[in-house]
Amino acid sequence: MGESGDAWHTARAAGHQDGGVVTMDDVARAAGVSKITVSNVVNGRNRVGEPTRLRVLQAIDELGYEMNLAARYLRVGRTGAIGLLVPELERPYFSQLARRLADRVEQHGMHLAVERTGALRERQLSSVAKERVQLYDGVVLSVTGLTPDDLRRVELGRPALLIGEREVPGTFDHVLMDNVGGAERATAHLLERGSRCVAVVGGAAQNEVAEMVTLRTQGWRRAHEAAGLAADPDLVVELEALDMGFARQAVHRLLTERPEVDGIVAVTDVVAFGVLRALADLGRSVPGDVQVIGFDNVDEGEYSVPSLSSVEPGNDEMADAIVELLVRRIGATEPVDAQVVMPTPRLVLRESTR
Amino acid sequence: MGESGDAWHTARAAGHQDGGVVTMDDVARAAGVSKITVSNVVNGRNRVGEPTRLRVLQAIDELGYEMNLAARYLRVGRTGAIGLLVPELERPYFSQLARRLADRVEQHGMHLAVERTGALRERQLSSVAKERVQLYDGVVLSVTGLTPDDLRRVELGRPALLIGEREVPGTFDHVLMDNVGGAERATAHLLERGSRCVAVVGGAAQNEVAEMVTLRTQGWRRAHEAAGLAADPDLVVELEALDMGFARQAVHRLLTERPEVDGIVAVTDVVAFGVLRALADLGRSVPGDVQVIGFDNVDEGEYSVPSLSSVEPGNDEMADAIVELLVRRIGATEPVDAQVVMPTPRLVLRESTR
DNA sequence: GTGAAAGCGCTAACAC
DNA sequence: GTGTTAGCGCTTTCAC
Repeated sequence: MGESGDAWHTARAAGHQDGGVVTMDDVARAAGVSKITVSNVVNGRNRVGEPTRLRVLQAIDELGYEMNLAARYLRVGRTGAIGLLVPELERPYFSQLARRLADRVEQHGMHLAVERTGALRERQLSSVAKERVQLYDGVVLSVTGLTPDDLRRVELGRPALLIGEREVPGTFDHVLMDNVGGAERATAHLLERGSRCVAVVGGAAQNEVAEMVTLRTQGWRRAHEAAGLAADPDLVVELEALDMGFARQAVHRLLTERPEVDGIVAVTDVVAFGVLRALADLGRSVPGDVQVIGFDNVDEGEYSVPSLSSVEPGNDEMADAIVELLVRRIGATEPVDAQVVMPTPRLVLRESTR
Repeated sequence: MGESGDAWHTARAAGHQDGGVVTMDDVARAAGVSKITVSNVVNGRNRVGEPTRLRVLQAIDELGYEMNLAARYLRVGRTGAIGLLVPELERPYFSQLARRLADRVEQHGMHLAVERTGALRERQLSSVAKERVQLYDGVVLSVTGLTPDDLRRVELGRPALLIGEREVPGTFDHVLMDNVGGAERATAHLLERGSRCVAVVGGAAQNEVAEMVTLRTQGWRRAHEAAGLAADPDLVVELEALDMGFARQAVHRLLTERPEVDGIVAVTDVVAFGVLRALADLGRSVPGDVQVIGFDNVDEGEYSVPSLSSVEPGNDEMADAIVELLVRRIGATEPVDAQVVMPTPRLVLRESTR
């Protein structure tokens, strides 16, 4: 990189003598046409004669011309990029969601960029977040822990779609999973297969905010009701954070205090991996002594020891819907009204349940 | 979102009567100043009197003005964003790298966006890749499987830094891990702790291209040489892809053909998880019957069953170096010469080794 | 401390 | 088929 730093922003990288940036004008001059013709060639608009096209193409090649996207964006208002904003980049659920979305977005000739918002409410809403979002034609926003009121204030100034735990009042397209139903189904399965004392690890004792954790705990509760059993509040194990380490510790404590626990609904697959780890520490067999089921159906579940039964919330359908809805909104010339999509979850049964 | 689709690009979202976008001019008019003054206020340039500043601020607030980043970018040439381009979003190594980089990039007042290039050579080099990169002030490019010749052709037109398996001739800042040294150390450890037949799963039989896999295999070989042992080529287990599923299958086959294997160097931690899974399938105890060690020191290694010993390649140091070098290059006014950073790897010993 | 003019590189609209 | 004109929203001189 034999050039001055600022030159990066005003001049092309080497390969050619003249240090200036190569613009459409330069190409036009070299090809003996006007810059609009160059524009037409570059964008494949077919109102240009073949010989001219060739000359332009050659000039582009010789000069190493490259379009300035900022300029084009300023003009056209499209970057061709969709942003995915998630609280954490390294949660498997999000990175696998990103993969699913990237595949689909690319099929629409656009591309996906993933950014981290951090879990803090402020950062999800801040004007910082708002600013950075400007470089995208549309935004997929994973909201966690926002109150409905917060959500109403989310105004990104461009097509946006929410993914998150619960429904949002109007205005936004929203793709969500059936947290309650999925957890209910999972819990019911453990009960059916003979577990008599089923804890929910990563659950929420309080019922206040409709967060993912709360909803899944609610599903656990409902399954008990439906089976005519009491849902013992002491079996709701709260976690400082939904990671393996905390889950592991918590299960150590849980099984000391309540050794009769013979079933565990983990609030996420990642939590479930921590649970499995703890049960291995304690010498409890899975699913013999304790059945375990997770939620999210993350790829890794297939290869854990034992492999993990989980709630598949409809990840592919959700990804389909997300991209379809967003693209529709980006391309729309008419106002489109907000849609809510929530696939039906199903259980994926592997070795960790009987 | 009660507006027409295209309006998204030419008009602000609702909240105000007039459907037009709010520009600096509008703010200027409302505040009774010129737009340059507004610009000065917005950018905190202090050549503006306090009363004026307040009036401008109020106008901004009332009109809900928001800066157009495309326009600014066109002028200034900076977006404040750094791009991380990786072949896959869901590989734990990359998402954890992304987390490390995001932390550090944000401390510099910029933000990180992650994009997927796909593993194909063409996509890593294509003008598509080149184009999308334009919206970033600097780019971290993870190159896998590119020949030195390919790399010489990588020309992104802006500050860039490579992360990847091997050194690159000149021109690029390059942060890399010591693949050979790390794998050698890992293998040596297994040999020291009594393994007599150590396979490398995910290795490469051929020695041609200096890919990550080849280099780590080479480390395995060197450790044998250093110990005065023969490195049996049949113990190099190639994998169709470095994922748990293939690793698991491969180990099933390996242990059928070579039941005497009592040590496995997995070429990545993810592969190691598949190896652990296979050993559990086969009823081999770890580390009793077979020792296992991975590479990358991914977070999950701490919680697998058994927890995974691994080569820590210096992830934090690498992240430090990456951001530091890139920011330096972005901010530079003088030409800066390319640097190569390669931390010394160390072993993290957990339950999977003796 | 504030403003006027010029222009970043591109494309939409309308000529010819 | 091709060119001309105008302008997207911002900042960088350089005046006052």
